[in-house]
Amino acid sequence: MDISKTCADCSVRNRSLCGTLDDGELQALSRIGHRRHFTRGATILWSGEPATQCGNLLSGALKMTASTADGREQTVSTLYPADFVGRPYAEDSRFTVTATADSELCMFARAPFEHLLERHAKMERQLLDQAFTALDESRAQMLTLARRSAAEKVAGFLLDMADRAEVTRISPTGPATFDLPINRGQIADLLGLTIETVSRQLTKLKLAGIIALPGIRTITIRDEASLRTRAG
Amino acid sequence: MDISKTCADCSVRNRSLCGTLDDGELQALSRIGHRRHFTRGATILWSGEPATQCGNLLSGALKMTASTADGREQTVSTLYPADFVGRPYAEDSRFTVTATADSELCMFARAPFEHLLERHAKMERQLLDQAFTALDESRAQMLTLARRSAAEKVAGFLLDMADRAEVTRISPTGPATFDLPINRGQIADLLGLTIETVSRQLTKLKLAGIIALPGIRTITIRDEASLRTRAG
DNA sequence: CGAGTACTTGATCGTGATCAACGGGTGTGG
DNA sequence: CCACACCCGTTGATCACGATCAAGTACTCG
Repeated sequence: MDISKTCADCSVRNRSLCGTLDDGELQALSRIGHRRHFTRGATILWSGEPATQCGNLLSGALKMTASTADGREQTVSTLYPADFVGRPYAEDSRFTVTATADSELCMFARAPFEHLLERHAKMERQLLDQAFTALDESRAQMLTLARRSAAEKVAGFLLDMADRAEVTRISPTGPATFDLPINRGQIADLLGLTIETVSRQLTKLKLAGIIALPGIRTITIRDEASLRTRAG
Repeated sequence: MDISKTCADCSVRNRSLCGTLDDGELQALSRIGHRRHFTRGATILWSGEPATQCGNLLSGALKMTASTADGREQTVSTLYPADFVGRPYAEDSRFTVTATADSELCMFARAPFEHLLERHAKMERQLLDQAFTALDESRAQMLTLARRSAAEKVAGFLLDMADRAEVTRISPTGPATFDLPINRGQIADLLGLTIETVSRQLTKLKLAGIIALPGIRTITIRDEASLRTRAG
């Protein structure tokens, strides 16, 4: 298989780390990389295990989770196409990475990838910027987890998802409708709540006329201003 | 003032970013850096304001906090000597950085510092590693904030502080005694609790004979095994 | 000595977890 | 084709943890 052709065709070519490379550099990268497919539910990295691989997400979605010894779980990051997966410069991964949808990754062994980073300053700078952005997001989420109420968490989550999702509207200013990519349990894991609390908050918003739930995973935002008020 | 001499004398010379530089490079760095002193309570960066400065902490301690619009606050990071402060590659700081003790920083304007980073790959790699480490810590803390009980948070906090603090023991295996560098309110901010809950958890541990509180900010760990059990 | 700050303790309240039951949709095997 | 199991989501009842409100103590500083 001609991998360099694959790189040229890559769906995240201009958004991921590789976007900083010229054609020659890309050849070098494609020599150490390979595509791998993970079905929904499959685990890419295990918490506490040696993390010998890293890579870029091409399609699908991943979650990164942390767990207590007795099994309580918290999602600490959600990864979308073009996001980088893994932890250069550390032997072990402290978190578990799992596919929440069928996903394709472009993966590299960590050692040669680190070596490549050293020789491509632009790529390293891009990775540094991505790491700082992830750090800002993670810290913002700490505020939500520790200090916001369940109502605020769910309202904020819906606004975030509406931003990210493909939204359809019956008129340009009309109510926005979109599909949630995850189920109630995964929302609870993300917000530090239980399934029951997420469900109750959604029905509360529905009864208040702020959202509608035309399908089990479909959300219509009928009153965005109120939703923003409730997001705190 | 001969700044290069100051660099040579710097207390964090071998632990911070600058540790990667040779004498010539250090001269270049010292030309754009200057020392600044902040008294306890002073603010180094304001959330939402342009962040034109970054730097290394030389002595003292800082906290980084996030706040909701209505004033609820959460400490998202604690910074100690040799830690890097600021956010390269972004116009604004999303968090407020405050001195929790009288502190000295070695500060740089962001633009020339970024320029310097580009020309010193080792320093950039060191910063990348620090950013990934901070990211791991932040994500581990998300689990604590979202899923651990007040008792687990306080027990875990005491173990962390004992690791970091200068501990004195009456005998090599005897109980460890150390001073907390922060007051109850700051512990509460860090753990996502209230002052009252922190205080109650400490007295509960005292009544159980697991710790002693010889002074208001002094902790003696009398039964580390039990404390670890309670940390979950 | 009085004011102010930090901490502790007590009483009560409310949010969200927990336990439990039930409904709807889907896929499987007899 | 239908009976059944299973998963997911909703709803109800109750409980417990930690927040809130309130009072009081110990220490420091002017």
